[in-house]
Amino acid sequence: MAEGAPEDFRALLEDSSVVKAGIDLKAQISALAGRGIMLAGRLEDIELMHYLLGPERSHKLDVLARSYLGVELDAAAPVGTGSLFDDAPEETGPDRVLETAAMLRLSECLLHEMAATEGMMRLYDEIEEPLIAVLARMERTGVRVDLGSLRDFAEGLRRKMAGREAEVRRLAGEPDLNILSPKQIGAVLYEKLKLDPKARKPKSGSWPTDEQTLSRLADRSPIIDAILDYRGLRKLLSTYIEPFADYISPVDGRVHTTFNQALTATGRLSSSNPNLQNIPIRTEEGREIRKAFVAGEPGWVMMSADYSQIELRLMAHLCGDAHLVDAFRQGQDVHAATAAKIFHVPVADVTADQRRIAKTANFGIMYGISSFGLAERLRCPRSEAKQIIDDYFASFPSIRGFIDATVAQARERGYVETLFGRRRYIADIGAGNAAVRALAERNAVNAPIQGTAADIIKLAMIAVDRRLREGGFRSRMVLQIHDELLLEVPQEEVAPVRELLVREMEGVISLSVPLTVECHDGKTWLEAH
DNA sequence: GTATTCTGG
DNA sequence: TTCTACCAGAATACG
Repeated sequence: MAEGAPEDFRALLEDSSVVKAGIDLKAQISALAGRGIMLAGRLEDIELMHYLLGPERSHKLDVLARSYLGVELDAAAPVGTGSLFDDAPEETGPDRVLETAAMLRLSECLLHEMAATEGMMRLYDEIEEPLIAVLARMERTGVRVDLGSLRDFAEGLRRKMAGREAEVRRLAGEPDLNILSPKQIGAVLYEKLKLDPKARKPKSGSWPTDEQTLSRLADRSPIIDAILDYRGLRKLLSTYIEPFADYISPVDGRVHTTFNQALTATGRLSSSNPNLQNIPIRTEEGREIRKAFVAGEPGWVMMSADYSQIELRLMAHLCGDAHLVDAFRQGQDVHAATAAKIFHVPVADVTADQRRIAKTANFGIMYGISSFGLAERLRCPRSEAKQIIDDYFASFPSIRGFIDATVAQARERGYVETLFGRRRYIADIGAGNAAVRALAERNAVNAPIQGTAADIIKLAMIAVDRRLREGGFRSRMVLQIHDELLLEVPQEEVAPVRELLVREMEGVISLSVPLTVECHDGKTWLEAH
């Protein structure tokens, strides 16, 4: 829409009493802001509205026009209809006039459908619509990535990689081995070195060389660790270092991701070009990458605020299990408390290993665990895993109740919902194929938990953004990573902004368990987290 | 274009 | 009996 928008439209665009309808209005906000035009007024984003009505369906204009209006947008696009604003009509291409008319009618249709669907209008008005402008600001703000420190780090990385590569070739006895080829690696590990004599070549013809499979063979040959090491280092280089130079804006020297607000099945955001929601943290080398994320101005710091165990707290709230709820209320180590229950020992006697098992079980439960899956992750016999799961459900009977009720709801209504009414439709819940149905059941159990967490942090972002602006702070939000908000903050605002963040994030909703937020600051994202 | 392999929550 | 934990994105190999 905005392409070539003349100044004549400024008054209309900035008139807050004029409703704006369209698709991906966040992009329009940014495009107009770049020309000094501040888009105002209620936003009716048909992509977002349709996303709430059915998050896993297509939200593309031509698909919606066909299904809601019976109009074929691409069918008979005549030549030269031009756009609303372009001076020079294109020879070919989409009919912008028809598209615009379709968007206006679609907006009406979708508003009607939302009004007829319990909870949708509130979700749109109180979460998705106000979030549009917040995300637009975050995208335009961007985050500073210090390319120099990334390059310094890359040098040492390349040396380490060369060493690992030589080691792999030597251990394989193959001087020309392409370490990047899963095919060649598979042949060496399974056919030449016979590291897993029991393994049989799968029908697909390719031996499994994924991290999980390989790490099981690690005690058979040092070549395994060398391969995994090499892969990890290469990942850092090829995904988080080499491409970043091209993402740094020549205008402000910062990296501007795109937040996708209408993509995931559960209501989470995603981030792309580049994805700043999967910057490494788990390994020593990976953490070096986070050190490059720094505040953009001297005297400013990075500040990170994250919800502590939000999904587990939500599970406790949703199932109402007294023990789990109490553990959170009393501020206990909930994994240790879980271990105490399922292993029938006092909390003080819980071993590190028992805690690790309980932690894995806690996460597994939220994802719809099976004894096979738990056995895989704990590297224990299935019988042991089954015993742990049985003990878990015996200790927390209301969790079993929650799971059964959620699956039943999916079967009866065809969808499950978050605390705020966001829906995920579970099409395969009645599938004949047991595997397909089992996946649908796991989706049904997980969606209310993951989705409610997504709703909560979205509300927090809206509240934090409003408070920062109302309070005249210079601090700004730069990233959201599912349960964490990252800001850059002038030194003198550190204390008040920390208080603001904790108050607004913890105060989004009152549950049967406390929502707690941990907040840290430092020169880099690594220090702040 | 799809599959594999990695990164994060 | 069957398959095997949820949600994502990017780079690369391979057919």
